[in-house]
Amino acid sequence: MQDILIRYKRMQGYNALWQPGTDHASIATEVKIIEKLKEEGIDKHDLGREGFLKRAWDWKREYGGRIISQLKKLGSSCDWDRERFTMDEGCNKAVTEVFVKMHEKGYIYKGSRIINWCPVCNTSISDAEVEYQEQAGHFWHIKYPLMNEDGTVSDTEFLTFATTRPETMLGDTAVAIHPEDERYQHLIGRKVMLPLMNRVIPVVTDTYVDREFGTGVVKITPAHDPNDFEVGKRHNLPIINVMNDDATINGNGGKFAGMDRYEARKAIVKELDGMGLLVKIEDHTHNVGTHDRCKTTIEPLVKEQWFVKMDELIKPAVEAVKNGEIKLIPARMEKTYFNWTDNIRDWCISRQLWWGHRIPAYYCDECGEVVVAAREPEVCPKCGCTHFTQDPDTLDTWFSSALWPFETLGWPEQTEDLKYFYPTDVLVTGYDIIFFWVIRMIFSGYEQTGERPFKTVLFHGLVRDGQGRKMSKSLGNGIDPLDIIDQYGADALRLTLITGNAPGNDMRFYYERVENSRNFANKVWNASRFILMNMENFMGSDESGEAARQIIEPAPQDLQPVDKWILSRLNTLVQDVTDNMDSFELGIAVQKVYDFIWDEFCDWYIEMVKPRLYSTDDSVSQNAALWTLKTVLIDALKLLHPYMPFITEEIFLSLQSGEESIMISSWPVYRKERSFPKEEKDIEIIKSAVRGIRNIRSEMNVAPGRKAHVFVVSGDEGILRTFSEGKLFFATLAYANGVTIQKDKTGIAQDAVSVVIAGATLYIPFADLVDITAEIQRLEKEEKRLTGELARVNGMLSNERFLSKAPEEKISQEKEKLVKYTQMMEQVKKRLEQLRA
RNA sequence: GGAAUCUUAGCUCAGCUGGGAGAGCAUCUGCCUUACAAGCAGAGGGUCAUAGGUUCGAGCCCUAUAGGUUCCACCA
Repeated sequence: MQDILIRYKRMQGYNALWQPGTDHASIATEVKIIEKLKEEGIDKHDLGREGFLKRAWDWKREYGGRIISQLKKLGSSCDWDRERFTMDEGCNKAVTEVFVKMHEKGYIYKGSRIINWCPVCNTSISDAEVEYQEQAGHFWHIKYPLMNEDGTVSDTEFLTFATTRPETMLGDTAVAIHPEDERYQHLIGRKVMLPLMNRVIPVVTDTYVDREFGTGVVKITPAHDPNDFEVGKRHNLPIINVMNDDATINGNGGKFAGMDRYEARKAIVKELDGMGLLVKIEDHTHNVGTHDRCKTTIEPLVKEQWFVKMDELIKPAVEAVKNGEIKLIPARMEKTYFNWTDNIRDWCISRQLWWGHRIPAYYCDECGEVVVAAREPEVCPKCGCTHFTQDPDTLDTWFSSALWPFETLGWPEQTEDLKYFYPTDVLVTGYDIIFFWVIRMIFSGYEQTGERPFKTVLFHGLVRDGQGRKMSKSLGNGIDPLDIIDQYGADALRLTLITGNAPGNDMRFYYERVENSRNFANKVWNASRFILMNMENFMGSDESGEAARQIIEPAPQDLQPVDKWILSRLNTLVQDVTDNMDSFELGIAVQKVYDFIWDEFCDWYIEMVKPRLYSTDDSVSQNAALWTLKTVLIDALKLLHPYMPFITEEIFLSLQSGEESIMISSWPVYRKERSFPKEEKDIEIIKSAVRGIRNIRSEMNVAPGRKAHVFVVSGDEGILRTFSEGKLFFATLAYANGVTIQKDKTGIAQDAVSVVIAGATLYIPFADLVDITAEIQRLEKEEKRLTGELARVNGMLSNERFLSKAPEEKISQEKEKLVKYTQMMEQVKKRLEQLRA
């Protein structure tokens, strides 16, 4: 057990370190590093790739070091494991191995695709990093002249279309229409002349064209638009790239070469206008893709990239969720999941960055042959030359992250950790990375290990600020958990984050809620202090420090009804909380524990037990009370431990010495012999009596210091017995200086205040305070309430369809209520008659 | 354009497979009662977005509408 605990703690450490350790090839990180270098006046190219990585690692290690020192403060034994977490060693080995293997199997290929290019950052960026902004722009309506049969350019026939990016016309290789568009049937098979470039390009038909939009004609630029690229592929159109990486026009742009994209736009429009080919200019607002970091307008470009072929790879991942081998919680996340897998596209994994795992592909310097291998090859298999250049690109950060479930356990080595922890039970993560990370871990797990990486994925929401905004660095509304921990404690933070929130829903962060959690921690602490103090008092100690008496499990008959009541309530709680946790209803589970500890245990049971501990000498009774206090507290702590690990461990260790840690103690289980339904019911009666008396005293403004005699009147033997058994604490809780329990009203002053509860009436003689009119009003209010309740219950019970269709249990419940309310109604009426007389 | 989700007390949110509306904070009243004033006791406050439907019974299931949030795709 100890061994597992140590390994578990180490895993926790890995988990926490994984972020700084393998945060590779993320643009955000690289940009951050570049900014840091800039502060020192260094450009990354000055350092070279190696120098750059060295500097980056120094910063990473510093950051990782800070996390480790915090983890150690919190009691973790983890350490920064260079072997496993650096790009150049363990992790890189696994990533390289996977890449080579998948390339051999044909899952990884190199191909051209339109990618989002940021001309300022000089790299491709992923779709996720493109931010669409609504911008005011223009629609330039342009016409291209058609070609005549004889190969001359028509001066009467034109095709008109609209574009928002006229400069891309330099790369046009076709004009497209919808195949069923009646307006253009006669143009099918003809050609048009591309002005400025004097290139003859075909008119193609493609259902991609929306007949309703604009003129129903689209110019096709495969090199600079993702949709056009697809159209181009279908029609085998040439791809003409007219732009350099810095978004200036290249040699394919004729005389516009060298111009910036926006300069070229102006020049082209002007020239077309001069040729009479510009029809009109319209204002047009449209969504423009921008780079979320630098806000530069994205330029879609065709580039050679590495891809992962997804159609086969995704199959086991889809199947696993469909057949329940992997469960997503909440279940609605499955819709999001399948929505993505059903529309899967090949995964572009190359990034033009330095901060990342370099792609293990080598190009022969002589013949250009590509060799994918774990190490640089010595001889080119094609031409025999010995000089190679490694692909300069790095892998998408999620390529290595996808291997996390097994790579962190030492895979591909068959380590002990791997055998023990893989597949793991539950992955807890935010729904925002379901595509990026969760799905990729699943298919990578199946592909590399043949097994699911985990059985259940529990999604939590995002923590937002008090105004519901996402926490972000630019807004400065983020919250440092370590600050909160300093202020309120880690337990309070944990409890806050897990309560008042359903799985997969976002939550707003309020300091008030953390305060409340902190207050609860205090409550637990103080209650435990009370119990420990009384245990020590009871046990006493002689000169040698040995306890004079032990607290032992009482004989069944020595347990008082209140003891049975709280034990029974705890028993129910254990069952409920376990059920809730089994179905991942963590918020509900901990709410029940919270309510039990604060309300039932502290506010009721401890108060009920105090008179026994303080004002009697009955050691049998005291032992029973202390044993119950201790037993209930220990189990309650165990139920609370997952949510508040530190305080529960601390208290657990001072409460008992039999077990070395609450973390490895046994989870409480429901025990039939601890179920006492009769006592539960009885104590509820006393509680309602106490509540009634407190209520009335408060309404009448009776000072707490002013005690009064309380008469309990009931014709029910059982109820009379219940009150006499609980007389001692009932008196204390009801501010009574004496309690008389009797069958009828004998000897009770006519002008006493009365409280009606189910099965009994309580009388408090407050001669000088009683206002008969007010008393009548109060009872009339109660009468009205009971009338309403009775009407509802009677309505249900006289409905034949209810009686025939509702479950038995529900019907008997309602019948019980009918009896109870009828009884109370009789008492209220009787009392009203007396007062009115 | 497609999809998900939300609308419950003044605020932030729970409410698990349909069976008499809850918590925290805030408000009001009274208490320094020997574990706890970061506390105790009590009170007020909700036609559960709107309109239909299914059901003996709807905050919960179905349909439509309005408004909010998020994700995906992005139309020349």
